[in-house]
Amino acid sequence: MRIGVLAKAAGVSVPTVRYYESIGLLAPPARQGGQRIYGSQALKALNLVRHCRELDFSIDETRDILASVQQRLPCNDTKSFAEKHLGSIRRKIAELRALETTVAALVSGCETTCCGSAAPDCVILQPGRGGT
Amino acid sequence: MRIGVLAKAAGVSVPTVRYYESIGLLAPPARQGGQRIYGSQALKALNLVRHCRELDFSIDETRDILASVQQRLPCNDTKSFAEKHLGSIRRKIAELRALETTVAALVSGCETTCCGSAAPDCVILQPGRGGT
DNA sequence: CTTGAACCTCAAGTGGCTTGAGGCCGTAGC
DNA sequence: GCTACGGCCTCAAGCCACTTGAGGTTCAAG
Repeated sequence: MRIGVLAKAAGVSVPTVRYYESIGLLAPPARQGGQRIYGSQALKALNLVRHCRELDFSIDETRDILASVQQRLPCNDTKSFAEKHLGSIRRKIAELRALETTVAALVSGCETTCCGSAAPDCVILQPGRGGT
Repeated sequence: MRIGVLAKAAGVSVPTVRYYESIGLLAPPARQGGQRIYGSQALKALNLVRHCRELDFSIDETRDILASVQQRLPCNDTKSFAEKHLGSIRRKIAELRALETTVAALVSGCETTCCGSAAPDCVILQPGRGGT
């Protein structure tokens, strides 16, 4: 199949497929008249890449996961990748929740205290209030 | 004061100050012998920028906030920026929580079902399970 | 044989900086 | 005066994961 068919089947854009090839994430396929021709293995690989990206694994992690799949290693590595990833997702959530609390407090502070006064005096813009 | 003093006082790096100037976020200061010399106004502005960035406002939003401060506009705009921002923080949190649920389910699925089997068959890597 | 879609490569843009190369300025000690 | 050294200067490139654009080639249909 040609690149457009492959891309559509995997739900990614054509330039993205070429990009993945350029960074060595997908193997360069055979060519016919200069155009890339893919087999079903390529679709499987691309589907896996997309799945990893949807789970928000980085390109480097995705590369490692692909390698362990292609070598049919036991899936302990996969699981430990996923666990590490889960940790970073949770850290990110914690950061964002702290930020949410801070910003929400500033907004309600503005509503009760300063709403309508001059911007330089607005509580939202006073330094040192943020829990960051 | 010179750029190093300013940067330290505001808690940002020297290249960051120059970067902010290059994108028009901070006004170009006077020069002595080619070197930038700043007054206390510049420190105030830079502190405000840093505060906005800590609250995770984008550079463009920060620019708008700076402008409204310098024009001493009433702070309703500031508040609506903050409210919009709060909305996007909450959306991001919701996304990440969904992702957390998905990945956590995959990890525990691997533990109970496939742990140790070949990576291509690991439940973590099966497409279509993710709620994304 | 011509149209038009799909393909090709290469380069640059996105955000918010950081890092590096290569060189100038200012001050302190000798 | 002279040298050493830190701090300053500009400009360019790197980071991540793509997207967008320019300009040209190939393929399938009519």
